[in-house]
Amino acid sequence: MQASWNDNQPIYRQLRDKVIASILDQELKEGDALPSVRQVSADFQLNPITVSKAYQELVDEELVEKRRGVGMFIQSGARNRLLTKERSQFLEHEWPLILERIERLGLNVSELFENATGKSQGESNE
Amino acid sequence: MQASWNDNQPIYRQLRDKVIASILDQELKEGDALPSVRQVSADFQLNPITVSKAYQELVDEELVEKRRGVGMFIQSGARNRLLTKERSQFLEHEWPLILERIERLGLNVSELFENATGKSQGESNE
Amino acid sequence: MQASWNDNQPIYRQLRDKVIASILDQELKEGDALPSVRQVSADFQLNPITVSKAYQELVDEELVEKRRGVGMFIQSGARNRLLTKERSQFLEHEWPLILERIERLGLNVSELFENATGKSQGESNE
Amino acid sequence: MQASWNDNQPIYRQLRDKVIASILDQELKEGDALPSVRQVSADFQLNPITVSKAYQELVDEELVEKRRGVGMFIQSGARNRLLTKERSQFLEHEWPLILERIERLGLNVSELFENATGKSQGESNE
DNA sequence: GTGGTCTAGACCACT
DNA sequence: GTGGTCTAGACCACA
Repeated sequence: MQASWNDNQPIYRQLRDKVIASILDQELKEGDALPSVRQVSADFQLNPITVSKAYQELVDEELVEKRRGVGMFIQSGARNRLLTKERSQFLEHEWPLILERIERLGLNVSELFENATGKSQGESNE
Repeated sequence: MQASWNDNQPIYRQLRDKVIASILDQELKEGDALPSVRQVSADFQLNPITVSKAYQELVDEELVEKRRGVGMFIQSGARNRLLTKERSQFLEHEWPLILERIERLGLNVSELFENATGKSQGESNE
Repeated sequence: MQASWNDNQPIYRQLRDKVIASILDQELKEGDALPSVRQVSADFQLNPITVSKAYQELVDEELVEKRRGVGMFIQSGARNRLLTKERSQFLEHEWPLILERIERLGLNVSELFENATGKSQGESNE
Repeated sequence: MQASWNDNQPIYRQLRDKVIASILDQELKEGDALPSVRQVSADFQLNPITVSKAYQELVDEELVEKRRGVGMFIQSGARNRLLTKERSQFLEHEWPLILERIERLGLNVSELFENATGKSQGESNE
């Protein structure tokens, strides 16, 4: 479990994104506890405030709930809400930009996708 | 020619990206002069320093050359170098992440594929 | 600690050169923090942006690393990389020109040599 | 006869330096005419104003004299005045900095000079 | 606390 | 005309 932070984005956001990915991948299921701030800050050598900030964002997005004195837990319905929101975000805002970029680079969309389907219909691409 | 700046990235970087897109799209050809710092700063209501910073990045990336007292010009070979660099950047680093994201969101690859090819093999997607 | 800026070169570059000299002289060791931008800008009565620009150059040269929200630090290996690079720069590009200049001025190589060795093999020439 | 301009110094100054080197090397002797501004500007693809500026500096330094309608000529005594001035400039200001740099880089002055004397006592080092 | 960005306006050097 | 540098001062994001 080692971290490699990207310089283009704030660490707290990258942390948030990790949690979100875990929810989508069902590594973290609804009702599960998040690892404690102190735990994460030790594991990743981060300032606890940074971790808190990531967690607070998840609370604000209503994906996680804080139970005082106990910890932070994935809210029920979190995954579905996430899926809905992120899918529309992707389709409406990200995908068009990706297509534009592909075309600008003179790449062949079909080929990219053939490799893609080959890959993702197999096992897993991670 | 109006500006619409995104708040997530510094303006000078967005400006740089615009020039790069223009090179790729061949709106700016090799040997062409870039619009002068003053021109751009007037057009977009920006501080000249902000524009300078964008241009300086392009010089550092060897896409643009400065002719002292004269102006800035697209270097010869700039487009090819850009294409090579950006394509490998895209294929090696961006596309895998995009596929991961698509899969994580449980999106239908075939549908995206059809829209994509329908769109980009047709006329234009702008 | 007082400044005396030379007019032939931009201040930010002279500042950069100072830091580099400090690294070579081991006044700044690897892992050490650079004095903060604000600190330097107060000490030398400079605009913070000017200082930033000097520091940014050092980051670009991979001599210094930025830890976000914390400060700037001498990278490990910085001194060795510097020595290697500067030595070859000196031997290949500067020294030949110096010799050419000495000869053109009809100066006596042996005399320079004696002064030089007398000076630098003795104590210190500062 | 092709030019390769250094980016650190203004072109007009590099041009001036070339003339000075030619005087010291006695390629241009006292009384000789300098090549015309128009000639130089064509040869080196320079703006005539740039060439003029270089020549004007030489006039200001009393190394060259302008004869209206005729051209520019190396002044008598130019080489001696140059030698005196440049030698003291070198010994007082440049050489100490060079020694400092050599020492900072941990280079061996004697060795540098052995190669040097070996070289310059032979034919020519150009 | 750290560094990053931008503005407004001035002045300079180069061609 | 071109770009480069600097100041003064403000505001922001990050840890």
